[in-house]
Parts: sequence; C-alpha cells; structure tokens
Amino acid sequence: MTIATKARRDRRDGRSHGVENARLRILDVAREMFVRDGYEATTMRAIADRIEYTPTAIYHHFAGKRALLTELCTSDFDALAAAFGRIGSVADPAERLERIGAAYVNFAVDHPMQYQLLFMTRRPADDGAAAGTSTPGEGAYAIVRDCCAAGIAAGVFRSRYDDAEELAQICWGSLHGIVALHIALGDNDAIPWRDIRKTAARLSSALLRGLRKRGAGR
Amino acid sequence: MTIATKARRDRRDGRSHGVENARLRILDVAREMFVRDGYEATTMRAIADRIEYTPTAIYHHFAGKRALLTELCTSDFDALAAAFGRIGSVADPAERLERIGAAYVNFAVDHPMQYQLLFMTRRPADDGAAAGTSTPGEGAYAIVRDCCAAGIAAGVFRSRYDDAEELAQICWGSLHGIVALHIALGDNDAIPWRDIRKTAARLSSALLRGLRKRGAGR
DNA sequence: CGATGCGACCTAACAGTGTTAGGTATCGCG
DNA sequence: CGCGATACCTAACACTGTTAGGTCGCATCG
Repeated sequence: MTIATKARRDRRDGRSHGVENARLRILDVAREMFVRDGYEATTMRAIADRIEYTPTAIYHHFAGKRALLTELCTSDFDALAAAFGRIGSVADPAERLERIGAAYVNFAVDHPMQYQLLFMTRRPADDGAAAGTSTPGEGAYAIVRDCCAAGIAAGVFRSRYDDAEELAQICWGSLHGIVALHIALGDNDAIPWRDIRKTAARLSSALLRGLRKRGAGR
Repeated sequence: MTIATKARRDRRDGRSHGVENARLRILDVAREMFVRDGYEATTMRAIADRIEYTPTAIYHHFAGKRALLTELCTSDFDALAAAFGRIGSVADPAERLERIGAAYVNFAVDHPMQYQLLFMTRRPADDGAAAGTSTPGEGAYAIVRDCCAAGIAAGVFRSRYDDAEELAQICWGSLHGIVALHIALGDNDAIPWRDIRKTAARLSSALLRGLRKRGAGR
C-alpha cells in the first residue's frame, strides 16, 4: 500500500480535519508557515506534508505558491479595513490619529507577511492585469492624510505643521519604521527588541506631543 | 574549444576588467543584482554569466551565496560608520541624536541600494557559524543607543523615557520608516511625496520635542 | 631545463525547489 | 450498472545552491 492510499484511507476513516475543506486546511498551514519561516523558506512540499497530501494536490486548489500568498493577503487585508472602521469617530483629530496608528501596528504584527507584501516590497510593476486598481495601502494613506488635514483645520498642531501630506508621511513613516525593522531584522538577536506595540505607542505619544500646539490636547 | 577555454583566452587577451580582481568583479555584479532583483531572485549562475565565469568559480573566492551578501553588507556599512564618525561631538545628547539621524538619512538617500540591502531585506537567520561577528547595522544601533543612554543620564528626556534600548528603537525606527517608505513605494505616484530630508528633519525635531523634558533644550 | 606544486578555473553531478503532464481511484448521478 | 467529474497521485521537467574532482597555466626550485 502506497503512502497515498494510506493517507486517503485515514482521511476517509475520520482522521481528516474536515470534510471538503482541503482548501482551507492548505491556507491555514500555508499562513502559519509563511509567517513563521518566511515566504521563500517554506516549500510546497513542506505544506503538502503537513496536511498529508502530495505537493501536486495543492495545484488543484490554487494556481501556485504565489496564489497562496495573494489569497492570504487579500483575505487578511480586510482585517485592516475593519480595524480602521472600528475606530469610529473620536473628536480630537490627534487622538484619532493615535488610534489609527495603533490599529495599523496591530495589523502589521498580526499579519507580517501581508504587511511585507503591501508596504515593504518594491512593487514589481503589476503584470498589466489590473493596472488601474489602487494598492490597498493607498486607501490607508488617504485616511491618515484626511485625519491630518482635519487636525490642521482644527488648529491642534503647531502652525509650522501646515502640510497635511507631509504630516501624514511623518506619522505613517514613523510607525512603518518600527514595524518594518521588526519584520526585517527581528531575528537579529544582537538587538534587544522591545515590545513592538508598546514601543510604537510611546513613539506615537511622543511624536504627537511634539506636533501639538503648546497647551493643546489632554 | 570549450566555452571555458574561450573565456579564459579572452581574459588573457585583455578583455578582462582587471588582473586579479575577480573577487571585486563578483562583488560588484552581485551587489547590483541583489539590489535590482532581490537576494533570492538573483542566482549564482546569473552572477557567473555576467562575469563570464562558471558558477563554481565563485566558490573559490567566497564560501557561498550568503557570504556574498554578508561581505557586501559589512563593506557598505563602513560608509555609514564613516558618516557617523564625521559628526563629531555635540554637547547636548538630544541634539547629537538629531545630527546622527540626519547623517543616517543622508546615507539612505545617497546609497539607497546599500540601505535596502542593509536594513530592508529580511536576513536569513545566522546559523551559528560565526555567532560572534556582529552583523552590519549593529554598530550603528549601538551608537544611537549610547547616545540615548547619555541623554537619559543627562536628564534631558522626560522621566518616563528611561529605557535606552526603547528610545533607540523609537528614534531609529521612525527615521527608518521615512526612508524605507521612499525606497519601497517612492515610485507610487498616487502619493505626493515630500522631500525626504526635510520630512525626516521635521520628524526628528517634533519627536525630540516630545521626548524632551518640558523646558529643557534650546 | 625539467619537475613540482599550487592556485584559478572548469565539468559533472548532487539534493532540493516550484511546477506540469498524465494517470488512477472514488464519488454522485442517470 | 455505466459514466463523467472531482480529487488526488506518480513521474518528470527545468531550475536553484552547492560539492567533488579534474585540467590548465604559471611560478618556483633542484
């Protein structure tokens, strides 16, 4: 009896993790391994082994390895949009900015692969498929910029910070740096990394204190 | 006549780019291809083709592909260290921090390829071979951290910012984000990028104002 | 001068990668 | 019962980094 038939019988006998959700099991395993070992380091064969399939079985459910990643990205990206939506309306634009930043960092920590794909890889000129579609990150940028503009209009920032674009790039960039460093160099044990969420929160707080008009805010 | 002997004769006849600098030519080509196509995407065979060698010739000069990357990183890092050394000594640690930041951003702008190689590519985990050797960037991090520690000791920061590591990661991370975004997404025309040096300077200034004790500093 | 050693480079091959072509068993349905 | 579709398999492709072992040319030394 081959390994294949053994696995098949095992699955029929109830050892399978589900009935017809091989697709989902592939995705689950792929996500875990992508995040833990990195995209390049995880092999199709390793994914297949974990679910007791042969590598080619994956190709019956997905176009290829890259398709696994993009499927995971698009599906998980909804989490960022949802998190931004959950912020609701906070009166003070600066405080709203701080909450948006926290949600942004949470997304990056929970979905590092997706974050890397969205914001850390030089976009390789989309294969002409859908050139008009904007990357998900642009929507996030617009939200931050509008929030900055609202803050400028409300007069909560020092007068020298009157450019919403520049302000948005300062806020976005500073938080991006914290999470990007963790994702790129987090394995480097020579640097005693602090908790990323806490570090990001303290950065946000300090930065906003420096941006605010003296005496403004809580 | 085999391809090998042809290439060898060509080199002997003066078509070579140097006499005994095969090592350097390998490094030059590798750096260019790593930066342009990414580390994983460039193959040893492609590097070898560009210098008209066979892939195995590279292994006579370097231990392997990874050794190419680390050698490039350490050599390029000297430029950053030199820039830091040129800062000299400024009395106020916070202001020194600001100047270090400016030098850091200048390095990133002037050497975007090297910057990407050093800080934006997820480095394969060191396999204990030479665990004692520091990876590039650690030296720069140490400089920033020591400067933060000096600032804490001098009492220029708010009392809640008493962790030099955390402070260093805040300062480094925020500036890294600005330049990393430009390098990764600078081509995205949907975002009206502001001048990177100016944006970074204003971020530094705002952040340090938020970190400083009230009334401290200029 | 001839032998020797050695460094630089080569050919051939290894195990492992993503992926594809084509075969086989199983299931639902007529 | 037959039959198509589905789900999965085996075998193989072209590619990757890397290694073992051979070849060539040159400097050195007896």
